[in-house]
Amino acid sequence: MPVTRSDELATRLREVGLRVTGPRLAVLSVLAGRAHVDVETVRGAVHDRLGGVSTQAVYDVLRAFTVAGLVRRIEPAGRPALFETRTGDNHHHIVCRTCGTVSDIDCVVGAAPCLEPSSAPPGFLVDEAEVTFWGVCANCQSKNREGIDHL
Amino acid sequence: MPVTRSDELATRLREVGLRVTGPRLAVLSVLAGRAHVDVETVRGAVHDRLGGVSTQAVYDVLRAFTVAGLVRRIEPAGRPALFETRTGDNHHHIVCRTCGTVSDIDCVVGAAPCLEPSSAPPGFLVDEAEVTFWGVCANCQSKNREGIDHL
DNA sequence: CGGGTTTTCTGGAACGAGTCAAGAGAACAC
DNA sequence: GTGTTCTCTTGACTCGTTCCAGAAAACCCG
Repeated sequence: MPVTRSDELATRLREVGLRVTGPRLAVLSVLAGRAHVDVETVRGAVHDRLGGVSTQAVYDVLRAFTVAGLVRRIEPAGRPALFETRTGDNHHHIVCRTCGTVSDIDCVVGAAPCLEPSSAPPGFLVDEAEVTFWGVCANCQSKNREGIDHL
Repeated sequence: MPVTRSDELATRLREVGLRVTGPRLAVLSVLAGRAHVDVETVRGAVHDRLGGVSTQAVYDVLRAFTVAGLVRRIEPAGRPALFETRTGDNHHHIVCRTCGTVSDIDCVVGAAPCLEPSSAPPGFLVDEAEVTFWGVCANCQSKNREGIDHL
């Protein structure tokens, strides 16, 4: 059962001027249920729910959502893109170097761009400060300690 | 003529325990001459200098350099990876959304990770705070104004 | 300085993520 | 309903990057 009712999702779509279709409702519902999802996971979940979708449709839907501001696309270096429904608050992310898990970090400062560059090139118009924290999560740290003698 | 003398570059390689080879010297010299370089540019420049290199060699060399801490790899979302020789000072980057040009921004705070997450998951060991500023550079702003009636 | 070991480089195939293109098929406006 | 416009399907394709096997070069040691 979707976390959010389907007519509510449909309304959200119409509000931003997007047509309501099966794949779109399904994608939105999947995204509403989890914090950070990659394309393949979306495709899988939507496929199960609808009994088939093309990869292309998933990419198209996600792009439309991103342009409409319904979802935010994040792309940690070297990893496939992730999508999240938490938008507009310019929060940040913390990524585990080992397992790739991404968590949200509330913005230290208030509104976007939330940080000012100390010495931007003249005339540069900054609209966003993206902060990514990198490290190793508790889970991977303990796994690493266990597995150290297998190497 | 390279910005840095070739025996000096060779010394730098040996210092970090890397063998000295033609491709490595050439790559290091190319990187030393510019702030942010993508793989294709490196390959082109090295090819001209040496009369031929495989793409693979360039990737291998850059990976070895990155692991050794000789260069830093940055990967702005949706763009091919860039390499820079300025390492160890945890400075940040500002990227133009239109032309993709990357410039350095001095770190606001002192040492890495230079920013502390306000609410990291318990046990998470943060080692780096990566900050990327996004916007439009002066150049692209004026080009956009000129070209607006062609659209 | 020559021989053996280790590492690096070459060439070519392969991969994953993402995009492009043309047409069939739905959603909406009237 | 009907026509227009947008969306989805299928399938080929690009791009950045990696994997593989073998040839070649750099280093270490006697």
